[in-house]
Amino acid sequence: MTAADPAPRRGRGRPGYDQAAVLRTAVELFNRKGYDATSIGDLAKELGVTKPAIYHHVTSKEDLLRLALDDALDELTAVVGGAVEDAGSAGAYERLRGVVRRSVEVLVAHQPAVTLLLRVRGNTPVEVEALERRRWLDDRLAALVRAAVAEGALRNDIPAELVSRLLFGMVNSLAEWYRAEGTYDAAAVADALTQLAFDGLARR
Amino acid sequence: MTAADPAPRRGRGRPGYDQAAVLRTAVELFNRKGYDATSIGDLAKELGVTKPAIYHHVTSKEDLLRLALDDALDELTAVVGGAVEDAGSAGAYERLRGVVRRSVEVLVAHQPAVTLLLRVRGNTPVEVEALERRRWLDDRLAALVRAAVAEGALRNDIPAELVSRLLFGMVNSLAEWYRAEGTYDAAAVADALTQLAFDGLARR
DNA sequence: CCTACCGATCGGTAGG
DNA sequence: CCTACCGATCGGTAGG
Repeated sequence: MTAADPAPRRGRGRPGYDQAAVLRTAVELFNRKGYDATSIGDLAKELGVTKPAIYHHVTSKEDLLRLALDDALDELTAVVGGAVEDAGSAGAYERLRGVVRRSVEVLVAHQPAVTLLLRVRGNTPVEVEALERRRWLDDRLAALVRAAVAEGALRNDIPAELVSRLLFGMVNSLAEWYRAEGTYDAAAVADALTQLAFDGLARR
Repeated sequence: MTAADPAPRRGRGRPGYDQAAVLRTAVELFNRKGYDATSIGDLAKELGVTKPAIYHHVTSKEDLLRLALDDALDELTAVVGGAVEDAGSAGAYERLRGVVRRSVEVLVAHQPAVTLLLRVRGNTPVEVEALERRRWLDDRLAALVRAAVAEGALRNDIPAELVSRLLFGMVNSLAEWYRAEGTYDAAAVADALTQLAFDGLARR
């Protein structure tokens, strides 16, 4: 895997990357080697610049992490928050199906950032804040599952919290193998996962 | 979280840990902070000994990782290999259900080691070898899903490889939240997950 | 954006 | 001589 090409040269000066390009390459490296195992020197080499040049675009290594985590969290918050706000417009079951489908689409469209988010350990304040936002999302999803059970649309022989964890565990597992350049597009994966989760694996 | 107590003192000398106790504490730290972010000094502090004392029990930090990964891989290989060898004794569908259930049980019983395994990035030869063994397991599981589809027991409207990834993605997601001291025991989680996966989430 | 560095900490090992 | 360590420091490398 090589770095993205630099932005077009604007007449003179060095090749030149913008912050978005540095961030993209950084997230790719963080996911491939792990955040801690990726040095700023690794990132500089991948981009073909020197180590100090990185600090022209970002103030710290953790800044790169924060930018990526905020990207993933903002997208996921929009999906989950939207389903909560529409509480009156549809049943909980339909809203849950919608959240699952749109979560898959977000995960596919922002796979590198979401993958990074799912690996956060809470070692720094930036990571702790990301974990708190994730926790908020998990709580809203669990509430939506409970509502769908309460309206009689979901099986009630398994605790709703367990259902929620397993369901979104399956969604999140996409981060470990889904690649945009692969066999399946977002819609195909979203369809398959939704059908599998709600209707089950066994032939009927 | 504090370290396990040392082994009982045998009359004289220092507190004394054996390799298994050091390994247990190391894996717990690796999972809490990440492998790279955990120093031998952190491990020593957690155990209440000095850093050089760690090297009385293991030859290197990577040795600790290898011991833990081998533990998880040996257990999972036994489960998956067993289902392959019993190919004549039961249908693929029943063998698949058995593998799912026993995988959950292994994951619950060896949660720290399996969690570590699922986070391996391939940064070192030890990690690459672990990824190769994981790949072998994934291939066997995918073959078992294909066999179950072929015998007509599983739905055939979703590609078998996708079914396999989503199914074991759900199993593996347990590593992220299941804790032995929590609400659910292994059998309850194995039951819930197996029913959810095969029969689906929707009420019928 | 580069060359030239810093304070600190890393995994691992010395003699006792 | 053993097991189980300690205090100090090694050569290198991290982020900045």
